[in-house]
Amino acid sequence: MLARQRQAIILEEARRSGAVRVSDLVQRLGVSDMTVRRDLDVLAGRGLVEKVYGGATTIGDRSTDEPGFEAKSVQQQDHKEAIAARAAELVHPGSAIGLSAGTTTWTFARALAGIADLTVVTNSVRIADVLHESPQPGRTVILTGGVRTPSDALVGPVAVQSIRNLHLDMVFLGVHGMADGPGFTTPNLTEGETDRALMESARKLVVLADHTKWGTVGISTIADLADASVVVSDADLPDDARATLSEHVGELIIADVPSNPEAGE
Amino acid sequence: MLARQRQAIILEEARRSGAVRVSDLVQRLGVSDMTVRRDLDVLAGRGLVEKVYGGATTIGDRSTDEPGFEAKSVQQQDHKEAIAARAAELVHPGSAIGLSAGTTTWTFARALAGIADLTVVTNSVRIADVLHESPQPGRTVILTGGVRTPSDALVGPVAVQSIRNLHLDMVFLGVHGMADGPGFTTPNLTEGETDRALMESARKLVVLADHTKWGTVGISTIADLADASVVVSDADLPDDARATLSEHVGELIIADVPSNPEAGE
DNA sequence: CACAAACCGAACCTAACTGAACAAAATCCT
DNA sequence: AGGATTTTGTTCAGTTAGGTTCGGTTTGTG
Repeated sequence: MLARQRQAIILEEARRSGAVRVSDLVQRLGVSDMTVRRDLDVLAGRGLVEKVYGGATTIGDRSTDEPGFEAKSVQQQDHKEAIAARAAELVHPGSAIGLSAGTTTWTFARALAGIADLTVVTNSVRIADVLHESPQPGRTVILTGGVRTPSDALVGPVAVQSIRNLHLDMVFLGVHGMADGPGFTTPNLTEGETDRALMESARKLVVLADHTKWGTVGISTIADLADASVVVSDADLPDDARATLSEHVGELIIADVPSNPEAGE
Repeated sequence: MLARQRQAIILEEARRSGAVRVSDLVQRLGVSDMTVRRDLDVLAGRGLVEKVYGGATTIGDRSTDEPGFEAKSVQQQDHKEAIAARAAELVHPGSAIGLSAGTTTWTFARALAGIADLTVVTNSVRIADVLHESPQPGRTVILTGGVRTPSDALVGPVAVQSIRNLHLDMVFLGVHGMADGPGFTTPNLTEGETDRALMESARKLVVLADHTKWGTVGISTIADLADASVVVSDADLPDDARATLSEHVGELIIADVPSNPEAGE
């Protein structure tokens, strides 16, 4: 087996379940632990996974990095999946929705598998790929045009223009930061512009943001807190954030991680 | 056994299982390891496989299987490469060009590697990927929006609209058929519509079509023969086709397959 | 708190892989 | 036929992947 193939398997496994263990991979691949670690080093060097004690996880956002909690990223993925599942309940069959680029919306896209007659507009090639993976009857996937950023978002005039001519029922936005005052923000100016266009073309704005996003501020404001009809977050969202959000946004939904609800802190 | 045959076998094997290793091929083909490596060099130079330590893998780790997107044979590939190289000479640095979806234009995109300050518009995600692979200073790649067809073309109103607002110096069209009367055609209606929009937004139309396309007629006409400023084809194009084309199109360019195809840049 | 188990990286070593250069064989061309 | 060209095989020195050992760290458990 070529090193490349092994790394591809590891990456696939990591993407599928959010995390991999060195010991499991040693079993599964029939190589030594050091080889597995070296493979993880390669993948980590390319920014595809993040090494943690005992294995590696898919890359999450490290904007608010609290030291001392190793398994945080694993939970993060749990949270994202919980948020995605909860948000998917808001989607009605037959509606037209928009998805911004990002890891949270990417997870959300996978949660849409069971919903029929959906028209989905997205500016992320990867999200379009996910939606194509499990074809549904009556599903249409529209990719906006534009120039592709390193973070896999299509942006620029072409993207904005193609979005402006569409009218959606709901748009699901993954954001990099949310805070009282700046509102929902992203660190990338052009991506912010595209997200703004996406938001403006929808009647209803749903923001997907796990608790780590609270307090973070990116340079570009996408929308005010008051613009969001719904914000879906997870149970680790602190009380002050809940209070502020409840006050400003239409509805605040807290998604519980199903399996072990108490495991948090 | 001819080198060509060997390479075809290697390519087939690689496509079948995703990867090949040098040591296996030495066994299977009964040649030395160096010969296998040289074959892999050739295939890698054409972008058909990627050399890795111990062997080679098929290109592209994310979307390996795309229906309708397979290079027919190694020979056909020679012609396509000759056409692509010849057509690339028509491209001036600093210009804005368009590329339709298809295997011929995909090969053409690879031939653009050395040209600086290019703005490229395409409705094929795979072509956009190719252009991103070898980043050039001053290069911009714009993806049109739209719905993705099985043959990897973005089509539909969104695609057409985003194209209409752009103005290009030249557009390079890969077609499925060309014939006197029907002109340049494609078997897919919506793809034809998109190609038509692409053509209309450019001042100059260049059609890339190997000799097998002559006499084939698809349901949807993209353009008349007279609309083409240039047609680039290969040396196997029959005489009657050459006569007819020369009569109608602005210029007919015949790309010769170099006698030593491997050495080529 | 102490201990055991798992985990980690560094260092080392072997086997496999690699490209370059050269030699031999096959093929082509006049 | 005979020289030129291309293709393939062989040798060789340098590189890389992968296994093992070892000392140190982290984590979990009594």
